[in-house]
Amino acid sequence: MASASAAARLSARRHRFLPVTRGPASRYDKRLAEILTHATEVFCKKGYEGASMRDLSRASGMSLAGLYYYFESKERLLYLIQKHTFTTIVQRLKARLEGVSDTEERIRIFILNHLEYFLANQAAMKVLSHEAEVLKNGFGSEVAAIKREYYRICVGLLDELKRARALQFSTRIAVLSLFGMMNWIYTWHNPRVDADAASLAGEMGDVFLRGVTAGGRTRK
Amino acid sequence: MASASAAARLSARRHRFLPVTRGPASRYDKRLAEILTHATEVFCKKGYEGASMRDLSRASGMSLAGLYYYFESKERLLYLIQKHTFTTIVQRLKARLEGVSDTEERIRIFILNHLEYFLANQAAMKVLSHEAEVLKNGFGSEVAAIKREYYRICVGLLDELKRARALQFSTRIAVLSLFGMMNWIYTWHNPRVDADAASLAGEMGDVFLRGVTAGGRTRK
DNA sequence: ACTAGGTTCGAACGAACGTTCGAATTATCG
DNA sequence: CGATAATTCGAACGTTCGTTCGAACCTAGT
Repeated sequence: MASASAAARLSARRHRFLPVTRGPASRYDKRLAEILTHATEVFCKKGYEGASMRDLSRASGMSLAGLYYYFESKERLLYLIQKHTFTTIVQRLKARLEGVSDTEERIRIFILNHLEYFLANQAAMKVLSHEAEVLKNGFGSEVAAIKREYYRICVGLLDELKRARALQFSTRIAVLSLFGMMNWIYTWHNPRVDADAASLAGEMGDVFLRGVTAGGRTRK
Repeated sequence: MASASAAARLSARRHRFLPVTRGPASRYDKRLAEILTHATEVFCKKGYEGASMRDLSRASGMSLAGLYYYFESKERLLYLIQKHTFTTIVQRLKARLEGVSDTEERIRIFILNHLEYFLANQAAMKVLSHEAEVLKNGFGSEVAAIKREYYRICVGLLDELKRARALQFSTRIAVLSLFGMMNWIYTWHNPRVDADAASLAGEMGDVFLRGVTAGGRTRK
């Protein structure tokens, strides 16, 4: 009771659940973004459970208690990171698909968008891929909804291809195989050895599209 | 000092580092295997860091202290699980490849072996895939060595295919894409919805082999 | 300069963590 | 059965965990 009323007295900004109105990013917004960036790096390196609030405090140069001014729990911090990352990648994809009508080109755009964002934000995407199941019911379902939307876009693209070329394959398995190829990247990509996103997207696009498009079986 | 001499007095069996001589599995071996199975399930469900020794104690029906009779640390327990799982899958692969000379068939065997073992031991393989980086230098390097051997076998198979058919593609990216397709399975496979290992291996084999084999680019 | 509110921090909370130890229990075998 | 070794356990160790609280600091507006 006492703590509830005390919480009610808190600034309306603390732990707000909705983004503020558009405009110049406030001090609060900038600091929160910084913290999210540092936290992403730490989660990437040590995993969500393995990273302690004290690790995050050290990485972001803010006191342990100070962090709680920006988010109310470690779990919500992970939620903020995942939500932001996923929302951004979906937004970019939609913008890039706009106006492109060729089916195969649209699939190549999907792959390129995914890999480009993946490699440019490796830490965030690893946290997204690797810590996909740790969010509990409340937070988890919201991220899962964005994930489902992203997945459905890819299903739509492949169904389009199937119809246009009268192909036969399991869309579900094709989509999930494609995601596997792309998401696995976080386990092996080395910027000093491996090519850039465009090359990788080209190669993976070749393998995947030929594999899904080509005529009969290769089996004897 | 005192503790060191005390440790020296312990049974030679405790925390032994080498497998015992062949023969009927002793009580010790059977109990250890049980614990490993239960621990695998818990690691799979909660992650390595997220699973506490008390969770493992509850799952295996043995007291917290009792567990330490079978392994000296939580990290070594993970090592035992990973080592055993990886060793088994490599052994089975070698046995299945023996005597098969057709290049494409050998690749299909690789895929089938991987997926069959993956689906039959989902928990263990998830722990293998998902907790690949948490083992520290001592334990990690030994598991990494088996992993490298497994990886090299796959590289060998693909190089064989490239030479036999005079193909041009990056072996590294092809192999890692294939591993991505296969390993990602632990994030989506649902035994009530999805086909069995043989069907999945067939479909993935088709996509991958056609993708890697087929002639020119599909790009315009 | 004064005030009000936004921001940060040191110190501490209880809970849970991995691990240890010596005693108690159970199996093995002469 | 008695003795020796293998196995199990309750209780506790010291540490670290996520989180909270009230006071202090800083900044903007008057």
